Amino acid sequence: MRDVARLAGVSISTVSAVVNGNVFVSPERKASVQRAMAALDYHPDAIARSLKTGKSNVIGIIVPDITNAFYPELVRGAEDAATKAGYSVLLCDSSENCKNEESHINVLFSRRVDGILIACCINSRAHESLAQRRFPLVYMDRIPSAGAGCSISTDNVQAGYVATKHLIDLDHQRIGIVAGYLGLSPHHDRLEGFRNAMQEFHLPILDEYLISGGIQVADGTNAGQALLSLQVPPTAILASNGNLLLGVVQAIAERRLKMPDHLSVLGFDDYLWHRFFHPALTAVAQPTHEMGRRAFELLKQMIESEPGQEVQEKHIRLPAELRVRNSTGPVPQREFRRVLKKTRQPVAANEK
Amino acid sequence: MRDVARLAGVSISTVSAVVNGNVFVSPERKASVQRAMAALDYHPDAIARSLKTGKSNVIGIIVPDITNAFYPELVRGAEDAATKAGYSVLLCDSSENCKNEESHINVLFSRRVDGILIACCINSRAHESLAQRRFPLVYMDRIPSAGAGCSISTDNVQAGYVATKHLIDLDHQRIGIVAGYLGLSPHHDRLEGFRNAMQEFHLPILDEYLISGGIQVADGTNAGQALLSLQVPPTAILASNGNLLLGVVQAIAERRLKMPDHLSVLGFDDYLWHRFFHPALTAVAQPTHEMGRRAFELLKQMIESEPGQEVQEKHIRLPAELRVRNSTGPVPQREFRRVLKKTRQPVAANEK
DNA sequence: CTGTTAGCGCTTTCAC
DNA sequence: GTGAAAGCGCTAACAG
Repeated sequence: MRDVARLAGVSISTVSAVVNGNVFVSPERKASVQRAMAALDYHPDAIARSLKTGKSNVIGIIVPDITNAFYPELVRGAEDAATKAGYSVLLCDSSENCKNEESHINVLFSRRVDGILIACCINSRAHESLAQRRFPLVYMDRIPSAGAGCSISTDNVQAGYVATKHLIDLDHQRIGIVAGYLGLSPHHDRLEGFRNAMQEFHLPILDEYLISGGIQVADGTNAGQALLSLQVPPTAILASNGNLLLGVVQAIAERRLKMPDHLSVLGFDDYLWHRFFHPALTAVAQPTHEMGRRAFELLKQMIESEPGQEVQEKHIRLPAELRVRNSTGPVPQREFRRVLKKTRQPVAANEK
Repeated sequence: MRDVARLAGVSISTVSAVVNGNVFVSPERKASVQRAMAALDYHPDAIARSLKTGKSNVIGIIVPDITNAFYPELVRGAEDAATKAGYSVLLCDSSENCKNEESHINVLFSRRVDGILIACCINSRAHESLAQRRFPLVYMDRIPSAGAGCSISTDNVQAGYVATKHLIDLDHQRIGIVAGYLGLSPHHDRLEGFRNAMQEFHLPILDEYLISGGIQVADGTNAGQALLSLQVPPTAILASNGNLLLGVVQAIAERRLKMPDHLSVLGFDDYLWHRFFHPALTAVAQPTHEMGRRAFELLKQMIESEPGQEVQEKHIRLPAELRVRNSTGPVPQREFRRVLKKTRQPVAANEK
């Protein structure tokens, strides 16, 4: 910068003025400065600027696992918005591990990020170190119950309701749910939506139809197998995320059962490949990209708010969208049911 | 830091010494400094440090589209390694657009990243601004032909060979390939591997069996439809990436054809869901996570090499791994072929 | 071993 | 409108 100033025959502050463009500089000087910058291949040093201004224009994003297809979409939404607003993104992956999450938070702190977007990991203690300090922070997707502060997620209660309602509309009554890990708000909320719908239509929620615990494919397979082994198996299964859905589909395939003839299946999260399965999988789609975008926008507000008028606690809930495809259908007729149960049954006269 | 020093009753440089741990400090002083740091909730300012040392300990990663399942894995590998080595990652998404890529490079430059890992976009001009400056840079996956400098990718020629060989071993002779965009090194190389294998076994490479152009799902569907509409369609199809594979599978489903009975299909890139398709999809897996990790390690070497002994140009090629599942099988027998062609044929006596 | 000091490259008053 | 100068928080000589 000094060199640029010297080459252009002006002072350092003039160079600064043309770089930032906030102070008026006479056109001819401006031009000569720009020529000098080009000649020297000058790139303003954002680090020095940050040191001076106390603002880095960098935000941190922490996700539990970027290889889980939900997060790339979310990150993309946030990153697009951030880039547009002149912010850069430090990406951190916590591997679903609190210790990592905590150390990432400390690193982000040290790097003086202006704010943090976080999809926290199970048992996260992020709020302890962050929310308490009134540090700009937005929770995405997974909202810790303890944590104060701003958050954004799909309205998972509604999502759970919509999914269940779809099945109920198809006349299903025995609906199983592979509910995931209930310590995580999305799964907890989806189950609540499921309960709401079932109760609204006076359908019983059987203990053995509700399986919770893990959130991986294998957990879905196990849960699916358990559900299908029941004396009276459900006629429809709801899977609380994309991996569990894959697992359930696997369990069904292992038994050579067909969707939706033998039973209906649907899941939360709609990924590209869902529509290429056979049958194409019905799913509840989240507005993931939008969630990322709005998460950033909320964070930006918090960052740029004047000390006096902070954004008050804000919890955005976005609507989910049911995408009906071919893995859900009417309740299986008698003959299919028999196949499903793998038990002989007396032929009932007037089965609905 | 000044406050910490004051509280601990030592000088600033002593605080710096205990923070960095490179100079010996007497235990009691060290303890009192640490107490003061804790009391003041002191986090060393990485920005100021960077300004002083001229090293940011941040790298940039640029990918064309983080929502393409290949990249999260790659980024994860790099990020894991970077975190372990004390580096942070600025993630940039170019949206497969050169203008974005260029502006990201400029931002990363301004932020004084120590190096850049890039999976460049189509028609990238990244090398113009970067490689020429001898700036630490590693190309990942997509290697520009013009670009000098270090690179890492799967050995895609070998990958193409292995995939084709698998089909040839199954006695396929009429093999179609949905080759993707040949301006991108992975696709170009896979096609080369395909050619090598075909030539080695004296199999003809028919123009109408080779379809190139796009790399999206729709391109795969179109290509698949074209291939299946041929008078004499191929008995096996190779898809050059995960999206094209999805598209091909779709085209096959539209015709109510079954894999591998009617024709065999396999693709490059092996994603989680491939094994949950029916039949489970044969695929050539890339060591994506490892690629990311080693890309970072290579970059780190470049960053930390002494001005005298720079790392010379290095091109790492990692082996791909064929994962045989159920979408590939023997050449269809006569009756299937007839279904495939949708044309009547005289019954040949001794068809193999 | 510890303290003093001079900047890293920039922004930002404040005189001119 | 433009330049001089102070200082953001830290590190690394260097002197003690």
